[in-house]
Amino acid sequence: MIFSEKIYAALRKVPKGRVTTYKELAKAVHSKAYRAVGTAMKCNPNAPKVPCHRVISSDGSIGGYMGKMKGKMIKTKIAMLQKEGIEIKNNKILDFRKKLYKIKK
DNA sequence: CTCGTGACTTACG
DNA sequence: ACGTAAGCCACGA
Repeated sequence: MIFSEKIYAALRKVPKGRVTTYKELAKAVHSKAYRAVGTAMKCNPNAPKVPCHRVISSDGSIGGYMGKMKGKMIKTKIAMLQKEGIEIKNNKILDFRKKLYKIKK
């Protein structure tokens, strides 16, 4: 199982209406590969399986989505999160701390 | 193996 | 708040 696979597995455990951060995912695999997490996400071979839109930055900002075409897709990401019950304002998660799902420690 | 790249984080000015 | 720098790790060429 490669690093990316672990990330997907951990992310899959995130329940609906919750979000997680790159850092938490990195912790889930006992690594500090914050960047590698993002690298794995953009690859995202398991689109619907892995809710990559539930992954946000450590400060509660949306972060990015699908690397390149940034801008439009970000909007989509926000829309999906809002559908899940997450409230977003100015590309930031409201009550981010409360909705954050801590994978484990 | 070495290099370049990146959806990152933390720290500093 | 914003820009920059350094640290960090996985992956493809």
